[in-house]
Amino acid sequence: MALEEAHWPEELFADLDRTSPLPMYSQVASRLESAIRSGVIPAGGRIESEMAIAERLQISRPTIRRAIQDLVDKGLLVRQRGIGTQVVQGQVERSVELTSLFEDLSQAGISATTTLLDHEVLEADEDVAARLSLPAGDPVLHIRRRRMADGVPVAVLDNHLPGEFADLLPASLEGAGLYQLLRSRGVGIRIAQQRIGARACTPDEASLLEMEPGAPVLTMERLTYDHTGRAIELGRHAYHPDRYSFSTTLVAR
Amino acid sequence: MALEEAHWPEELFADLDRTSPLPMYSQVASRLESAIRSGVIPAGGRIESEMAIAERLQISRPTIRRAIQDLVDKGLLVRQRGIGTQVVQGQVERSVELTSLFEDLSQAGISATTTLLDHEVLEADEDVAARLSLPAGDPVLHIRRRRMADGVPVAVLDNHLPGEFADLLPASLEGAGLYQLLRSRGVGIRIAQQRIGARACTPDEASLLEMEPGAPVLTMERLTYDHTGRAIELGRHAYHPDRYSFSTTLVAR
DNA sequence: GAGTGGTCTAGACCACCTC
DNA sequence: AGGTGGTCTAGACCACTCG
Repeated sequence: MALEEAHWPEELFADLDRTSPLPMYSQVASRLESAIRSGVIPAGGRIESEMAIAERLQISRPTIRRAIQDLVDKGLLVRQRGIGTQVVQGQVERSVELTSLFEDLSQAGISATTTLLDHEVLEADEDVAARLSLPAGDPVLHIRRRRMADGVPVAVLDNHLPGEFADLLPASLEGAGLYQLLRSRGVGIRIAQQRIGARACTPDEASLLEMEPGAPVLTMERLTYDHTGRAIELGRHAYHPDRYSFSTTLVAR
Repeated sequence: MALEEAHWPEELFADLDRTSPLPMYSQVASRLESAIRSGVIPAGGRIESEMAIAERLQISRPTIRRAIQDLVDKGLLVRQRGIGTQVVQGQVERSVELTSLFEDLSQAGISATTTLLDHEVLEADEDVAARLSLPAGDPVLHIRRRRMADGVPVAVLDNHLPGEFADLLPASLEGAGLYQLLRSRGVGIRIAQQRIGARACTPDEASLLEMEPGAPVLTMERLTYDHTGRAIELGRHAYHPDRYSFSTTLVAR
């Protein structure tokens, strides 16, 4: 079985910029990725060897290697020692990144709207306090929102945040994603732990999501940490399963 | 706020072996990981700088850096330029790896048993053929299994594989995980695309999982590829939501 | 200014695969 | 034998944070 070696158009790496703030490995990876996603490098096709690319672009092998590794981690490429690097067969879905539902929907070109159902400062009960690494009884902001996509209800979102975020304006919560607001306050989300499950919806959720009472909902509990490793937000979400699902790409190391 | 700098016990890196087939970065990472998980390096604590570790262990900085990066990718550590590297606050769950349910359960010390419900060679319909990158009508192996944990039904597993796997013995499918069997045939799973959702169970699933008809099930559809990027297996699974859920850790790049 | 992580270089040796 | 990716080294310069 002959493995086709792709011949790349000259322009592919024409606009690499060594003075750009974007690292070279990132520039190389993004150009490779778009070549793969657009089919310029066909599925199953082999790409040039690390050494060849390094020499062609006049960039050191470790830098090229890092660019390729990033795409391997994304599930776009596959490497075999002694063989080479190939594009994965089959269409590759875009994997779930560390973004909010709001951003997911906007990116897909769907108009997302949010209704704020609750906005209150409570004393943290033991469970919430422990998850947020706070003393029990500390003030926490609790918000509850309903998210619609193209006018159809998609999810009910419950969130708890440390008390210092109590000044998040209700109005702003209806116009933007939570992560977007946090980012504009200089809080960068870095790590999230998720648990995804299912259960029957509550009567409350049934009416908010326009479902039959007792119908299934997809649930997600997410605990997010900022760049310092501090717990920032505890989310408990319920999704209408006909209108939302989670996609991921796993790569063995 | 004072960041405690952890002082590591002398023995932590005592048994590094340069002649081992395990790479040095992997040895360093696993020792660091166990020190973190066991609390020897406390949550929120800072670890030594890359340079310091490199000098102490007489290993080059890029190698140390890779070890640390692996733990950052796992969500155990957080780095800030100009500051240092800290352990993430809060208990870190073990994230979902590219393993089968069978292995997940075994690792948790739960006795998993499997009942084979179906084992047949079919002609691939258009949908299955397209997903497996086969021509429609090609023979495919379809298997259906029920998985129990400690005597309680947990999931119903439907799988389609290319015809060449038709000789997988029914008996062996009851005694081991599918991925385990494939691995023993020299087929290594490398990449998987998953979609997780929810729906009401079918009457069939209700009786197999011992649920009320119409009760919610958690569903997972998984398409796996081997190390050459070829589609190996299409799985459609239904889980009892009170007895199973999916955990992941996401890390922003 | 000193220390940190982020990037990049130019080599080296090895295990593995194909021819 | 020659080419591939996997690992490792010993430097370098930079941006950033802190005292």
